[in-house]
Amino acid sequence: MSAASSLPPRAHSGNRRDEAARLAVLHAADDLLVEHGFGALTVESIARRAGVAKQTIYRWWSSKVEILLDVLIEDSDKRFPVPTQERPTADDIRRYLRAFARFLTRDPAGRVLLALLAEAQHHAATAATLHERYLDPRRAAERALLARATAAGEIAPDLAPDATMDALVGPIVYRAMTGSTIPRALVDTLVTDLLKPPSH
Amino acid sequence: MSAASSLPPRAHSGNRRDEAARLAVLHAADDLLVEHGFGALTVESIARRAGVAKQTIYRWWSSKVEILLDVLIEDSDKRFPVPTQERPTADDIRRYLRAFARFLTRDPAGRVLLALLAEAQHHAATAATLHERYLDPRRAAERALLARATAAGEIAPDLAPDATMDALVGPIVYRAMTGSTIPRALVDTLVTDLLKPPSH
Amino acid sequence: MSAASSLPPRAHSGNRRDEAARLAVLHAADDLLVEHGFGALTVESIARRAGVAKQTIYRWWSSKVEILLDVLIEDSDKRFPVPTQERPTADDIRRYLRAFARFLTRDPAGRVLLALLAEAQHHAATAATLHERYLDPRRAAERALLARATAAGEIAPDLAPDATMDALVGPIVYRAMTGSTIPRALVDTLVTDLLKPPSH
Amino acid sequence: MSAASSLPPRAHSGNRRDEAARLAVLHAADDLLVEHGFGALTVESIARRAGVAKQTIYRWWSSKVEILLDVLIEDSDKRFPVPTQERPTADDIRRYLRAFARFLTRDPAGRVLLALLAEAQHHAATAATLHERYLDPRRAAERALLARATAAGEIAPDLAPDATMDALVGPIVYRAMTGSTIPRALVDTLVTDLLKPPSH
DNA sequence: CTATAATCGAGACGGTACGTCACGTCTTTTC
DNA sequence: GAAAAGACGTGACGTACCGTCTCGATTATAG
Repeated sequence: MSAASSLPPRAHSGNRRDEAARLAVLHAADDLLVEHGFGALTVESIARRAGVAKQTIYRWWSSKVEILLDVLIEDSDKRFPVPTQERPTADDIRRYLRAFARFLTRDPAGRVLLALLAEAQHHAATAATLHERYLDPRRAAERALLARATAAGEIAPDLAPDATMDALVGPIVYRAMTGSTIPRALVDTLVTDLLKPPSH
Repeated sequence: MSAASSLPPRAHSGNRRDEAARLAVLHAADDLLVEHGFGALTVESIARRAGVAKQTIYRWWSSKVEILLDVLIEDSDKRFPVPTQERPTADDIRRYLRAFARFLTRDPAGRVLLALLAEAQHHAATAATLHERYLDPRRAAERALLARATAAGEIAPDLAPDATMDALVGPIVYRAMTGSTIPRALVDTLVTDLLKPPSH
Repeated sequence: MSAASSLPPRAHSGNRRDEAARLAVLHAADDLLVEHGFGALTVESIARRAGVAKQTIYRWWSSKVEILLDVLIEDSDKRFPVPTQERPTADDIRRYLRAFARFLTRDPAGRVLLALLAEAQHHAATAATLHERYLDPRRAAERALLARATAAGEIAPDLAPDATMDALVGPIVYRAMTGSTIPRALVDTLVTDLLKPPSH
Repeated sequence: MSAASSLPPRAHSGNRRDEAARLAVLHAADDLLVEHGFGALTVESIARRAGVAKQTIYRWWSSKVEILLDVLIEDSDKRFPVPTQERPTADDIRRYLRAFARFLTRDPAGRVLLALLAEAQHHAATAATLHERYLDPRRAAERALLARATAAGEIAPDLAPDATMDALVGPIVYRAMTGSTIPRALVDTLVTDLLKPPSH
């Protein structure tokens, strides 16, 4: 996500979509976000940096938010996939949350998620797309994770699945948003207190 | 925070700062944020709505973020002040968190906080001011609240004070940001599980 | 120079400079100057009148002075070209000066020259461009005219060519600037007295 | 007209008009015109430079043009008064024109006249005041001068008095406006050719 | 010997225009 | 057809002055 943008002019690809242009745009968007922040991320600056015409961007993406969503989706499944074990334990969930915390605070793509969550506060349309393409699918997988762990008797949360996930994820996101680190103890305590291994 | 902006031309106040203009700007900013969202909130639109010259805004505020901070600070102490009892109980803290949840999801000024938290993701300078003028002072009061409750033997949190507060506040903010409601059970469970009345 | 500005939205011309926009700007500038004077001639008003974006003006002209210079240059060669006869007579020169007087006092484009001469008193940069693009080229042609007439034995001015031209042109410009008419007798007397047909 | 503006704050003068403030304004206007040109001459810059409140300027002058007119009138009678001899000769007139030429090209106050003539092209109101307070009174005196010289048999101009004066003055003004010097020969030739000593 | 009244400096105010930036749309030309 | 190039109308940015308007301090004259 950061190879120096190809400056020698790429050859046109004729009448099919140009994969090189697509990647150049995604990389440029990510790089600019990390280097100069969302405020400096304009369609014109992406086009400039990617060596691509503005029209090429508008042909394939309806806004810079869609570009960032593409970046986010491509990256976040690699960095912290939702666990898929048949019988997940509280420990698996703890590891997942730690990966999420690491992603948010250390990975450039984590900045993308924070930027999109932020932008969703500013524009209803962004909120809608972010839910549809990212938050809702992930949440569905997370709910399934909790369901399998509960069914397996590994955890016994008091709250409904969504509320449980928000109680776990919320503090991580909030600390990332306010510029704090996320100490191990925080994740550990949340998992211990909220997922409550069943007393047998 | 929404009375129709005074349309009969205000009389100039001469040499001193014009309090009517100051209020008109704060109200206009708040109204526009609620009505059309942060994306449509421009200095020009605030000036138009407030019946005020752009220069008057720039004379007193360095950006629209500072205007919103003024709105937020003036309002949020009224709506959910940090409790000041000598010996606060877990119940007092629960009530405080519920007031916060109500503020975020129902009060126009709550939108202001979400918008500023969001904007802080986009601009480092916004993050700095938001911390300095709002988050840090409130957090200091909240830390003191936890310290008094702990000293009084009413609660016994496992985590450090800041982490405890983030664990309580994070889920509320996150649900507000993702457009969810905040059920009573969520706040109750967080308080019960994280503040742990001491076993005697 | 005054056809009502095309109000139905012009079609963009894409990649190349839009000639219709160029003409709309020149006409708008000229019309506004004549109708409301130089004081009311702002880039914004030109843009409004021409139905053109401000940026389009700034893309092609560095100031409203350059716009007026374009208007002046395009027009003044049509209205009173410097005579090009091989052997010009004093009468040819008199006719030329009368055309100039008519241009200054009756032609809208004449207002443009007066405005630019005026603006040149206010800004050194304007003075430089006005000389370079208008006054100097015209003066060169006028010097050549005098030279040919002198060589042909038609006139015998006492003064150097530049001073002669200024002595002829100065009174015309000055009367135009002070709002006076320019009587035939004035031009006739200047030509007679200053160009002195040679005694044979 | 250029003594360094009094920087130590002047004492108020109480009830009466403050002569020191009046002079500070006139000097500041003249200095700024000479140093930075008419374009940089704003009421605010004059007030700043003169150490005077804007309101003080607006109390006594209706515009910066009126300020400059005050400067011009105070100065130009000193530098090149219209000759008042009973029987003026062509030589007296030549000396007067040379003083005028020197005033325009060398004297700071000469810049003021050129600036006002220029501004008169931009605003009709300026043209009116300039005529009324400066050009017309001077021209009346000049007409009288020509009349006395003609009556005395010293000159015999072909043209009407106004046209004669414009024929003499026009070239001088025009050369000053176009940044040229005014050679002695030009003035001499104009006087000789246009005032025509009567043949006896 | 006080009031009173006009002047002064300061500067806030509602405006208009400045020149710049990015938006999203459009067209032309090249591959 | 897709792509690079870039002109176009739109509209917000933050700044400079405009001319008007209080203010509080200052000071000569009138009661």
